[in-house]
Amino acid sequence: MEKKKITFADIAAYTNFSKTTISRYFNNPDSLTLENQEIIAQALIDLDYQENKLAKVFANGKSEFVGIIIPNLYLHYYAEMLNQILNTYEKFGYKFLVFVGNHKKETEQQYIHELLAYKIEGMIVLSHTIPSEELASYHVPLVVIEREDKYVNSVSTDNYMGAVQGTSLLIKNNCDVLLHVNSPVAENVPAFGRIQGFLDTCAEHNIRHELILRDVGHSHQEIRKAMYEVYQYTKQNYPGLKKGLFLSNDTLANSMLNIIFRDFGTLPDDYRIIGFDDSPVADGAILPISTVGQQIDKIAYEAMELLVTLMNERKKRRPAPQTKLIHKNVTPVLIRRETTD
Amino acid sequence: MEKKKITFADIAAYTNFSKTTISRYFNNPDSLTLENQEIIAQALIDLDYQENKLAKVFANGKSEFVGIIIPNLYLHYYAEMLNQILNTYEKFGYKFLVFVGNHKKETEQQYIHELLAYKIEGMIVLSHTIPSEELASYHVPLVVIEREDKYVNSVSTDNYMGAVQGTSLLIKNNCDVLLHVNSPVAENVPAFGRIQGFLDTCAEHNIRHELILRDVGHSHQEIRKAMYEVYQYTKQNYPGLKKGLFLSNDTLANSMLNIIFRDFGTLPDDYRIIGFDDSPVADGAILPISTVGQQIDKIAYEAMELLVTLMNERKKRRPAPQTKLIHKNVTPVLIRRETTD
DNA sequence: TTGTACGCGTTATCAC
DNA sequence: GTGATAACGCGTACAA
Repeated sequence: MEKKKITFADIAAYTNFSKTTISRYFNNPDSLTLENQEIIAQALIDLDYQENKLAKVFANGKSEFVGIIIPNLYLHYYAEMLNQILNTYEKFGYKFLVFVGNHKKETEQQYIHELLAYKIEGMIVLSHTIPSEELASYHVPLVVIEREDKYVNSVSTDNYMGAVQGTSLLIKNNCDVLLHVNSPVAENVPAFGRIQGFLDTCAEHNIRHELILRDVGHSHQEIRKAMYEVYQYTKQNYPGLKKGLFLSNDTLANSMLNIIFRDFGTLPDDYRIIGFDDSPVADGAILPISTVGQQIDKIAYEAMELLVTLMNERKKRRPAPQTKLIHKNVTPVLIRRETTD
Repeated sequence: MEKKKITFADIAAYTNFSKTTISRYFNNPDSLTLENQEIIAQALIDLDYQENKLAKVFANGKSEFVGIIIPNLYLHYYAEMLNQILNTYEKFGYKFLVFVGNHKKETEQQYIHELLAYKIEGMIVLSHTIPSEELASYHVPLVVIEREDKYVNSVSTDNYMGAVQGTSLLIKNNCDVLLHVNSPVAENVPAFGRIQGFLDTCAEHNIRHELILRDVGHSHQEIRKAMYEVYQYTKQNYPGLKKGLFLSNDTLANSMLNIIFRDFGTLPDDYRIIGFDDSPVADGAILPISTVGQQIDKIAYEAMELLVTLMNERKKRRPAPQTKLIHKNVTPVLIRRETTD
């Protein structure tokens, strides 16, 4: 039943070659005569050989494993990012060991140790709980995505430019007052650029505006409640003005749109809405929502490409220590749909 | 810079024990005196030892790897299922090697070979491209989720019961005619239960009904177009009747609701809607959508629990060959929100 | 072009 | 309670 595994030794015995020759067949086939290649190829079939990469890894130290620490897969942004990262297997050949951190620092630290024990060649971190200084201390080729990155390499959306684009569109839509709704976010994380970009653009155009920072919670119910309050606030404080609402993500934008739409049966002329992310909820809304689209595929690819470079450097005889950190930015694209003109 | 790795040999030399004793410290600490345990513990700190699980796996054959083949992460259902599976690490300790198949059969076959080469102890398959007979031929502990499962173990939602619950609710809502919109789906996949459950319940209650099977495409635009046509069809063919719409998933339900809501500015009394899945789009819709909630956490847990049983059996001296396949069902829960009474 | 011999870091099997 | 030694399956100098 449980057929014993075929090894190079078995193939060697079967073909009257040495193990070395069998090894060469896999790693440097051209060094064998065509004739002998065929003999071995046939033997593999006859014996039903299954390669053992673990043994290979163990012997040469190249695991071809990349570890991933991701906060959750509930948010479409993370799910899609993971998807795009996993898809780079076709291009780079690295396998991925994935851990979901659930925003718990100690759990994530434990996961990192586990990953290190499996001799991962590199790591991609999307979680926020562990400071980049600590991440750097693991001395593993490392790229973080869309988070604080003072001591590590990173790839992020150009949040500032995204906010500039979104804000500018609202201004072009002749809004009288602009409101940006966001969570309180630290200045050292990329997402802060959304706030700064909004403020700078408003200042530059000398337009009336307000920044609304508040924790909105995670459940739809909490979000609805928060957006309802914001909506009432805008109604009371800016009556008769055309209000441009720039929400920090599409889920908020969708919730806000729903509240307004239910109030008027349509999106009235004195409200314009733009979200951020281009998640499916934006396109599937009662009115397809204009949004700042993150180029998740590009970010994932850039991150892996950068990581592969680092990992290759590490494999060299005398690896050049990385002298300066690399921080890549990917420009988002404005997606105009029906909540703006 | 690149500090050379500490091995059991180094620790042994440092503590004047043998490698065997160091190994025992990790695997059977109680067999050492407390005193000696402390000596070794201190040595680990002094030398900054990092364990090498790859070597461990190589030596004892237990990789603690489980392979996952998942079609995509675009659908919330798959993303959340992967999330829940990954979270079982806390409970069972198995690490996951994840591949996204993108619905391509040959790609997925290649991924399976790759997984096998890494000596995975078991595999969870959510993809549909590879027939269960072929999956079974790999002779690896295997559980599939929500797919054709004639020759393999499986865990699925009780789609039939879900459809019965959803359909019954529409009947209780005094609908005059019931419509079920679905894609053409093979009879041997669990999702077919949604159709059968709908038909049986309608027949049992002797209520007027219609089954609408059509491919709706994948983009929101295609879905909107398809739902618009279905909506027009219902309007024309069942005027004056209260229509109960049972959509095969929440994305369709959301799109349908949006179309109706935009037509009337509300959900009129002669339409009732229910979806399937309980994905976020249902709760975030213009009116929170009633739906049949899949218990993704339970499904994931049951699948891993079953897989762990199989893997443990395999590890025994004389593994008992599995005589009969196990097919588990998880009953979905009806979630009543605002698109039904 | 092919073979020999050893190393990778741990566990398993015997001894003591 | 502890140690010596042989696996595990493959890669890789070095030799032929």
